[in-house]
Amino acid sequence: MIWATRIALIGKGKQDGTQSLHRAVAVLRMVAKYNADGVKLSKVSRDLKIPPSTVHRILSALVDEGMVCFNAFSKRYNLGFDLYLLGSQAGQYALRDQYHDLLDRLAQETEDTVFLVIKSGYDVLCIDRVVGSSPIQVLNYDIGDRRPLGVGAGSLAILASLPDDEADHIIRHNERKYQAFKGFAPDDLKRMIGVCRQNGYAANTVTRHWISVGVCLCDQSGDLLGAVSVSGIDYKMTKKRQKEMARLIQTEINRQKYR
Amino acid sequence: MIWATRIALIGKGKQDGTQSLHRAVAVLRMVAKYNADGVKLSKVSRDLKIPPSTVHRILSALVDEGMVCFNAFSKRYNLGFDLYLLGSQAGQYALRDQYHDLLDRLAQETEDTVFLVIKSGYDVLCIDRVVGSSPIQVLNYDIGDRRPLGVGAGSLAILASLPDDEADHIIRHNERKYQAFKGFAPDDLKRMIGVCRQNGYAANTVTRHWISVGVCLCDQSGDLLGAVSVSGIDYKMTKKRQKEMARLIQTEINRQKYR
DNA sequence: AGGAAATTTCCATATTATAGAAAATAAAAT
DNA sequence: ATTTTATTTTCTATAATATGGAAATTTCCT
Repeated sequence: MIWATRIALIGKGKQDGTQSLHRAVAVLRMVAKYNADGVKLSKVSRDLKIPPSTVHRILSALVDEGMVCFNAFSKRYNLGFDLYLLGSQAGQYALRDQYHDLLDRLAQETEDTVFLVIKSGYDVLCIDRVVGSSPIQVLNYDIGDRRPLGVGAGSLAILASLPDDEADHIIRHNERKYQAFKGFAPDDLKRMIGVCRQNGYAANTVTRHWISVGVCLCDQSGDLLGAVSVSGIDYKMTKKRQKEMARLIQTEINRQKYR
Repeated sequence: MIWATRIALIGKGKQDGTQSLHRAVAVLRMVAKYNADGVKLSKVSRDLKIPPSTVHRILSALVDEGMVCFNAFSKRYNLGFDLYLLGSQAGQYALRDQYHDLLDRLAQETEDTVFLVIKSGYDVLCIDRVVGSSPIQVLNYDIGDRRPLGVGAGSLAILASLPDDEADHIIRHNERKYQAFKGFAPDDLKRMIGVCRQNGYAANTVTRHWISVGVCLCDQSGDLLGAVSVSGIDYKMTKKRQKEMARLIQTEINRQKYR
């Protein structure tokens, strides 16, 4: 009987007792996708390939919880008020909206791709990205992606801004994860942190084909909020331009503060 | 066997196949509550009276989905980025943040309680409320509460702003729900709509002990966004003051537009 | 270092989520 | 108007899954 279980486990995706939860989230995402006009039960059922009776049960429960609301007239579902309130409570990501204009301006001025990242545990999380007008763009890093702290310009800027003991602890913890990135071994990182602290900005010149420059973002009292970085194709990113970039980012950050 | 099922159904709360979903939402709300510092699994388990292994499974699934994030260092859970993005997509409630200042100002000026409501199907939904400084306040209506369209000053203002056929349809649909509110029978409502259209604002003078005044909120192109209302104790709300109130609300709405 | 508490994994079991069927309702076609 | 077709909703037997106890592991306090 043990083996029968194991085999079933291999046959169909992991059997970890979370099917209903993943389905509920899938339904929620579907409602979000069509939130502008609302979405019908039948569409959700067809698109997600979940029987109507099951979708009905899930949607009703989500309505109960205020995560979704139901328009009895149009028979359409929309996102609920409680979901909005819940999202609003995730203030750590509000930086995204506060600094989106800054990214827009930087992308326009530099013509390259601009990123906004925040510290999230031992990682950095990309919460916004704006693509510039240059025909060649560096898009290896997307909104929602995570990187171990230190990998990437913004990520390095943050790591370098931390006290030594904390940075060391993080580097030790991430040791294995770094192996997936060429040129980011613990010793490399420690050297890069030193350079970054001297320059006042982080430059990632390790990756092939492109170069990134990152600067930390702090609040009035100097506490770390995140980092802004710009990535461009390597031949454009001379040492001189890297410095200009860092200066430009810093200027825009200061400008944003007095708004 | 059928009866055994029925009895089990009565014994424990409704057995509708949504326990896991409701539990997951409860966990999510708990994480939201302690989002500032993050919350530990053990606390969630204790507070919600769900065994640790179950909470662990739910939290892991929520982390998978990006609804929650886990700090491996502190062992604490916080709200996730995807939840923030999901909430941001519920743009219909963004009015709350856009007009909160307006409510603040109105509450200060009137010293009474100010409400912001939006149309939601056949109902009105209260998405914000600010309490003034007067010692007696009307707090019968809270954030997140629903009322059938027409019941309450803001609610009535919205109903009166709709085309006749739509208003009639809504009134017919809500006929039963109105029975829970004294003085809001269909005929009463139709009369009140007429008065409201003449005055240019809605006044709810039907309820005992307090009176509310409501004005519609529209965007630049004249499309309905919601309504703002003020409720005060009846003896303060003379006919004259009602008119002043309506004027004041309208003034503040116009002011907010040019910001 | 050692003991207590918290977290995480494992898995047999009972409970619950599931989906088919059918009823009720709504929409479309004739 | 009347039928046909599609969609939503209820119901329920059953299978599949969520459950929670137990044990292993890690973390936190003395």
